[in-house]
This record gives sequence, structure tokens and C-alpha cells, in this order.
Amino acid sequence: MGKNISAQTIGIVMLEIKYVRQNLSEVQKSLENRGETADLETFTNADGDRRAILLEIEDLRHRRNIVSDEIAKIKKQGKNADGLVSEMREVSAKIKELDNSLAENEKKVNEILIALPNLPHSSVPVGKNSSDNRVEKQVGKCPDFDFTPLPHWTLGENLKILDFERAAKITGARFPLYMGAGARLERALISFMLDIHTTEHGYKEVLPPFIVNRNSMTGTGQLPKFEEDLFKLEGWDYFMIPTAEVPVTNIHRDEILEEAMFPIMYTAYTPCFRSEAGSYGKDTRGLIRQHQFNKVELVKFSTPEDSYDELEKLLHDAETILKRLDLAYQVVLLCSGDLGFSAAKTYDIEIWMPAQNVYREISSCSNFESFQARRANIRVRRKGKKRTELVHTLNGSGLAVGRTVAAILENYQQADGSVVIPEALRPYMGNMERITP
RNA sequence: GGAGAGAUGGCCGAGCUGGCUGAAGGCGCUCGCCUGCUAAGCGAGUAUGUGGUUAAAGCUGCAUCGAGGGUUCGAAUCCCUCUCUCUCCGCCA
Repeated sequence: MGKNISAQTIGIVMLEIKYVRQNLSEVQKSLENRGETADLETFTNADGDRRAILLEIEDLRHRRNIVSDEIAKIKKQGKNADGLVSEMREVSAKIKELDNSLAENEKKVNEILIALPNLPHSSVPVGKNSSDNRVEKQVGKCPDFDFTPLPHWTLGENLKILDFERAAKITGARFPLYMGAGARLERALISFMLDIHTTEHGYKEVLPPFIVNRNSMTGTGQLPKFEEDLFKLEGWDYFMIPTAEVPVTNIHRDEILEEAMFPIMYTAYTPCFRSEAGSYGKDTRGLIRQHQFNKVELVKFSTPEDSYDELEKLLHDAETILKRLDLAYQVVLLCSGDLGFSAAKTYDIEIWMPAQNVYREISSCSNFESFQARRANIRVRRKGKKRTELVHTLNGSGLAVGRTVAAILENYQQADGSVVIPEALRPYMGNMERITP
């Protein structure tokens, strides 16, 4: 039957091909706002050729289908159909030939489409980089110290709860080793976050695989563009997850969901693995930028009309954790140039880190609209409607656990070098009130 | 790791000596009828993607029976490769 056509293969793209075709200049402009470029001219040409060829192929196939039936009938009557057979032999050869050039054009089209980032939502400010992000609000009070606050890595080492030296021996740079109360603190935070999201916010807890296949990575947009950011298993086409977003969003890959199920809300704790390619020399100390870190993730599947409401709720759910821990933070709306590849709109939550005197990202909450759903083929069937629709997917950290530990250490440190445990967390720490050397 | 079996529509399950089979049958579901209520019964409909046409319903082309490739005028059916599932043995947390 020759090549599998376009429908399926072309379907695996981020932006809808039809939309790109019909809104070239708008797509172009969105790309510029993101600081991206794409060869849309090549796209237009290849796409045009592709469609023309496809039309011809379908025509030929139509004819072959009909004639093949005739041949069957003729043969059934015991008559000779050699003429038609040899004619169809040629038709089939022609189809095969066209299939090849179709595949070529398809490949070109696909390569361009799959590398196109999502279009920013209209509420996203246009800007070049993180300096153009908009601070939406600041919450909580940054602590005043009557001494010079220490960075968390110094605190952690002094308290013997973080041991970067031995971690480097065991593995290498950028891996964490928590000891004693530090390990307990990490585990307490995971439980604390999961409990709040499941019992108060209505998320269903899932524990997914930490290693996924190529299709899953492509579905959420990590592949094919960002393979160098991932750890890949040697000898396997498997990857360590950089975030729970990947396995959890892919739970419903290639599924048609019922409208009544929405919104679907999952929360998952997983470790996350990132190669951090290109970040040499950045955040070399402490828990901020590790190859392995823990995160509690929030993932939502929404109907298109509700997804932006769901984004606000998601942001709220992530903020709740920081409020309970009584940590100061700000919410930042990312500008077009700082937006991630798959996202249409993103809020970052940034936590106050007193030792460095800066806010650091601790959560990133995004609406991907139909970008991931198109790649991962996740749809909804409306009540009474025949056609299916792509869902919208969202996710956000709720929260990055290692960075939360870092924030607690720095914000709750005392003059004597001890660290007070936030009250909300004490039940999870065996009622421990303070970590002392 | 060794030996075997399998992968079909929302589900179960035929077809697999190649040709009106996009796919029997059953279940489920939807709509209609009927019944005083419930249950049962009767009738019709019920995959996905993509293109054409239409105001729309609809009609219609092409593709899809795990994935990819091959043979053939024609493949769910034959051949090859891969993936996954199941059973038995081995090994192991």
C-alpha cells in the first residue's frame, strides 16, 4: 500500500498545518516576537507541492481501486483481464514514484513544522528576554536579618545535611547528597506538597515511570529540538525524564477523552534529570541547578474554553505551598522572548533567596493550549458531537523540591547557624522544630 | 536469557486457502417506538484522520485491522524486520 500518507505523519506537528498555511504572516510575527526564525518560504513551497502530489496520488489510487474490483469480477467469470492488469501495473508504478516525491516534500514540511514553537497568547507581553518579563505581584515578607545570611550550601554543609563533596565522588558535579535531617526535609516536603494538592486542590496522585520513550518526549515537545538537554540511555531509545510533565501528559497520548471527565488533574512526584548543557559555570554551587532534582508536578487536561481559567487556578495551587511555608515570592509573567518552546503563556513563581539577594524560579506554570495535544494526539469528544477536538494541556511545578529546601534553609536560618522548620512542615518532620549542627 | 502463542472498531470477538470486509456476531452507547412504573421488547444509528462538496444535515474520494517494509492488478489476510502482550522454563529485586 505504499507509504502512509500525510494525515498521520503530518499530524505530528506543533502548529496546525492548515493554520500555518492560512496565517503565514501572523505566524511569522509570533516567531519574531519569540526571537525565532523559520524558513516559511520553503514550507509554503514544499507544502504546495505536497498537496498537489497528494491529489494526484489519491486520484490514481481511486482508479486502481475501481479497476481492481473489475479485475476481480472478470476473473470470477473466468475471463481474461491481462490488459487491465498490465495497465494497473503501470498505475501502481506511477503511484510508487509519486509516493517518493511526496515523502520528500512531507519531510521538508514536517521538519519545519515540528521545530516551530507555540504561538504566544495575546496576553503575553512582547519582549526580548527575561528583563522584559512582567512582575505580576509580590507576596509575603522578605525576612530581615541582623546578621549576614549565609547561602544554603554553606548552611547545609555546616549542618551536615548536604554533602556536595561526597556526591561528586559518588557521581560527579551537580548531584545532590542529602543526609539526616536534610533527607528527611526533602521527603517531608514531597509528602506535604502531594497531600495539599490531592486533599485540598483535587488532583489525583500518580507515580509514573522515570524513563520514557521517544514518542513521549516528542509528544510534550522536548524532542526533536532539545535532545542535548536530556539524558539518554545507552543502547536504548529511552530518556530519563526532565520533568514529570512528560510521563504524566503522555498518560493520555492517543486517547479520546469524554467531555464529562474534564478538567483532568494529576499531581506526581518524580525525580527530574537534566543535562544542563550550556549552563557551565552557572549556579555551580548549591541546590539550584542540579542534574538530578525532585519535583512535585501539577498537570491538567482542559477543554479549550476553560484552559486559561485553569491556568490561574494552577498558579494559585502552586502558590499555596509557598504561602503555607510562609516564604516570600513573586509571580512573573514571561514575555514572548522568554517563553518556553511549547508554551503559549507561562507564569513563573520566584522565591526570595536572601543570601543572594534575588528571586529564583521555583515553579513555572504554563498553558500549552493544543500544542502538546496535537503532537500527542489527545482529544475530547463533546457530548452529542461527532467531531473530536484537541484538548488543552497545562502544567506547573508544585514545587521544585530542592529549591524549596534551599529557600527554607536561607529564609529560616538563625544567627547561631541553626534553621527553624516552618510550622506547617513540622508534622511531616516528626515535630522537629529546628535543625541544629 | 530459552521455548511457544498472540496483537482486528468503546469492549468482547469472527475473518487470516488474498478480491464489494472499514471489517460478521455479541456487548455497550445514542435516537425513535412500545410498555401505567421498572425490566424486557422492537427499529435505526454508532471508528479515526484527511480532502472535496454543502447553509447545514448529508453525500463523497483517499488512508488506517500493533509499527515499518516487501510480493501482487489487488493484502486484515502471504513474506521480512521491529515493538508490545501472554504462557512455560531459567534468573532476579
